[in-house]
Amino acid sequence: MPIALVDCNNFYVSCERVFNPKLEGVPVIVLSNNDGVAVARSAEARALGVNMAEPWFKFEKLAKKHGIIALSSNYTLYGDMSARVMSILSTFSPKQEIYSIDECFLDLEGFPPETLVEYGQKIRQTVRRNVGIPVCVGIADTKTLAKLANHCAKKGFAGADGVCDFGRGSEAQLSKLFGRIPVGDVWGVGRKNTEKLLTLGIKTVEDLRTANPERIRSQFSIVLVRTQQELNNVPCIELDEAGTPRQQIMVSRSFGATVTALEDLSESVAYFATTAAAKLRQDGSVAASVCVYLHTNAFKEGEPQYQQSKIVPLSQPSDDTTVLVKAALAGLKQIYRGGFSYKKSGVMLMGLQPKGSVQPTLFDNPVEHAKSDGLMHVMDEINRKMGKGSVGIAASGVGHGWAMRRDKMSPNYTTDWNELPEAG
DNA sequence: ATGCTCCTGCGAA
DNA sequence: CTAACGTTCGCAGGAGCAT
Repeated sequence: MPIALVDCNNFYVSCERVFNPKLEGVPVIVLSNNDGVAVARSAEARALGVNMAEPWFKFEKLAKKHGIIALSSNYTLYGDMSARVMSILSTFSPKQEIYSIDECFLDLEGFPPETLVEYGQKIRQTVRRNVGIPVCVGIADTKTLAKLANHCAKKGFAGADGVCDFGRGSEAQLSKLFGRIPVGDVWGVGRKNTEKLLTLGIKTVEDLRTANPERIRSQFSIVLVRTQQELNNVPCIELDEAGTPRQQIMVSRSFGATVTALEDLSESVAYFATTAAAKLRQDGSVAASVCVYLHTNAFKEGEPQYQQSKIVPLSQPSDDTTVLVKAALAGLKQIYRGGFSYKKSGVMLMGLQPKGSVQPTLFDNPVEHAKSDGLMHVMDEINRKMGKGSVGIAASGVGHGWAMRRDKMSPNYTTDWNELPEAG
């Protein structure tokens, strides 16, 4: 029952390189929203010592010194490139689980075992040729092992050239290999668990694989026991094809500058609620309640801190932007306190259910419903055709003084004609 | 005891 | 010149509450 995990190399950097060949062979990093921290690094940047999630201001000097090119993240571009990659990958298996923006699992059940490495190479070549993105392929009998095989493919372990199939290795070879991999590299073993495992003398993948399961269960959780079983070739985590609908939708941002006025916060919250509502309708769901929260800058230790959240239940589940914005603003008004410098706010839609499953109440007015659905549909269509943010509701404002910093943006090469660079 | 909801912590990308 | 530290999602498990 082999499974492949296909993962794009330095995905955001690779996307930028497809459209700007000057970025090839030089150190490049992509920064998070607000140009806060590094979220993708080219191999060259990694070699210079730039760490993942490292704040930009901490390595800006190093970047200057070595000519590291830093770019703001361009999620419109990455989302579009991801869709192209996933579409190609879907042709390589009847069953695909899109796990994140840059990786997916493919079910390789029934493929001749001795041909899988070759098949992996074909996958790599096809994606590279058709979209320009380099990928690596890990193959094994469980998702956790496929992730680990991918890790080995990326690092070139065991002579891997972008593809690693654990099914080709003997028990003894795998034991030896696992003995060299730190336990923290395993999918599902994070920082906290790594620290704790180390104190128990469990340092490598092999240590975890062969540890006493009862000990793992009592010291940790059922989750880590499942991880351990998967390392022993026992599948515990199913391939999730359908993409089960989300249970909550969150939209939040740090502000480019701090904000104090309720009016400005209201604009941001209305904007986030509008974005969240569009996602909700995209999913074909309705929300039962809206949670709004705000936060001062926790990193500024000298300043007065305040954070608060408020859940606003709706009289009935809804996907109507005006209803959701109204609820979010009502919640914000209740938790807002003057005299603080706010750095972040957010809107969460909770209690999501499929739209069709909701029972209309006695007080429900079908005519009002149809009117609202029509308006929301028109809004979504215009924003789809003209670009996100073309139409919203007045409460979102137009100035966006709270908008995030993105000083180093590359153009939207694939989704906006107006941003194509001049030829020559 | 049992079953809920709410909240926090953790992990992942 | 200074100040500057991401976002979105699911799951487990404990607390608190009601039955």
